[in-house]
Amino acid sequence: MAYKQDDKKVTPRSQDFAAWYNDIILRAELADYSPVRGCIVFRPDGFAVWEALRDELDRRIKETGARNAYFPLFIPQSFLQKEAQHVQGFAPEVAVVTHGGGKELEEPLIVRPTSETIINHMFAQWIHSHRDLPLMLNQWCNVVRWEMRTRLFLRTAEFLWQEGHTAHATREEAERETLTMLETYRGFIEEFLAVPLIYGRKSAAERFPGAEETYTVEGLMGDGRALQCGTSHFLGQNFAKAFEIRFLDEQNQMQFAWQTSWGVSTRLLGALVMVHGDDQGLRLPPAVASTQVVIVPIWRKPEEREKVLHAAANVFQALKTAGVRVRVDEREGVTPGFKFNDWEMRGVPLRIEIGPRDVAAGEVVAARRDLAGPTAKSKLVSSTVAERVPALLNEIQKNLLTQARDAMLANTRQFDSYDALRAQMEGEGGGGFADIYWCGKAECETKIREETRATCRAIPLDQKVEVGACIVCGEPAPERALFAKAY
RNA sequence: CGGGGCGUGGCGCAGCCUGGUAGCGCACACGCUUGGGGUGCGUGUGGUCGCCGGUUCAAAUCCGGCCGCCCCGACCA
Repeated sequence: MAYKQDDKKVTPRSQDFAAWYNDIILRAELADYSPVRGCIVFRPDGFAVWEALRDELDRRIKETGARNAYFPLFIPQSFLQKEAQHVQGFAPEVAVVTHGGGKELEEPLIVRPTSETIINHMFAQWIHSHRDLPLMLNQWCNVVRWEMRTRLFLRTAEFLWQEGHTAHATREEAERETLTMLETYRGFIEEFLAVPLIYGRKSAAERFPGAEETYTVEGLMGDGRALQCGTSHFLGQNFAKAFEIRFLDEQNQMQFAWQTSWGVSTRLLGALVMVHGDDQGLRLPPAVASTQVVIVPIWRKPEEREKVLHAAANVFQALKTAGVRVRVDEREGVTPGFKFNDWEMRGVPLRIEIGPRDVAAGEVVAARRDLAGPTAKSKLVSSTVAERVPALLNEIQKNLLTQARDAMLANTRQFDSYDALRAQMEGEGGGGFADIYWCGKAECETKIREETRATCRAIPLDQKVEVGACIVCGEPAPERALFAKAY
């Protein structure tokens, strides 16, 4: 209590990033802790963001040709054993159901940590011919991973996600699908969430258990740490062999299918908070904001109240007709100043203030959440609001991405000396993306991780072909890689 | 599992050392006031002090045991 002088404000971001992050989520009422350790409760404002994001991504996924389906929460424990790498990767964090109906089960069930096994079990029964391919399914569901350490949105014991699973006749087609989905995620996250990303291949150490290749999109958070925002895996024939997904090709030859899987989760909400939030609270990109515009009426005397509310209602109607998600804050008993702060905390992109002076002048005041200081406010002629506001919302969406991209680029550095890399990672705000030559050997990667706590986030695609010296061992390195401390 | 810390109205805490039957801020309810950046005042609701046992005339306070949570580390697509 001693140092929290003013509990109207959240912990400043610069003072304690982790505390700031929790404060924002709780105060903006996105989510709350649950009685079960590590689990999260999504409150309506947080769930609305998830719904908006889900609806848009669902649309984009379907455009690629995948269809939605739903597979069971429970999976026979033996299924997990079938793929060696997979079981090794997930066994420690799986929740197991041993009893049902008051009796001990013959075979324990696991609660899905991901659905590769049960989906592939079904794929084996549905795929017989090359004419059954490609088979491209997606499901929106919850999964459970018994994490030792949890954080709101970023790592919770139960989380929501989508997982896509596809089977193809050829290696090339499956590889193409893996990259198509990576690009789908990249476009979606940048355009819709206004979160800029780097993307590329994962190192062997960071690869999905059972995958031949894992691709990732990674964002850089406000504290300089990286966050994996989505992954797309080329599974090769590993699961096809384990689950016997076989088909007859055009030459009547028996072949194993080539597969992919890909997913994004409610972790994206954490990215949204950490990339855009400030000391005033959340800043939501208009595309995901369930309320894009809030109108705050201001008055003193009863006769003013009537005029102001009337003007507010007109603006509300005009915006609603223009397709803007808008609401009027008619609460009485709280001051306009309180409402300003309240809606800023909740991240509403644009606030419109209407007071007696504005009504008299035929104007309104528009306050942008993406800007700070005097430039954030401007006057709009009332009659033009319906056309000006959608344009403003577009500008806010773009500007949030620009701000975030500038921050990411400013915090991405090339290093050619190991000491310089280590110095960068050690500092107080130590972090950001380190763009370095890495020979690809696990021992060099391990040395970096153990000494700097930075891990390989991605090996960018489409690199210029050039050879440098590995930052650790000095041996020839065919590629650059991006390392960072990660969540 | 190792190291550290904490359990007192919904939240944040004081009280514990030096036992005497619980208090402050916020939030909440009502009223008046205020209203262009978190208005002010008043009244009020709400707590078997984590649990069990012991000492004592008397335990939030002292003693013993247990449980839970948080932070750091190990771990983690």
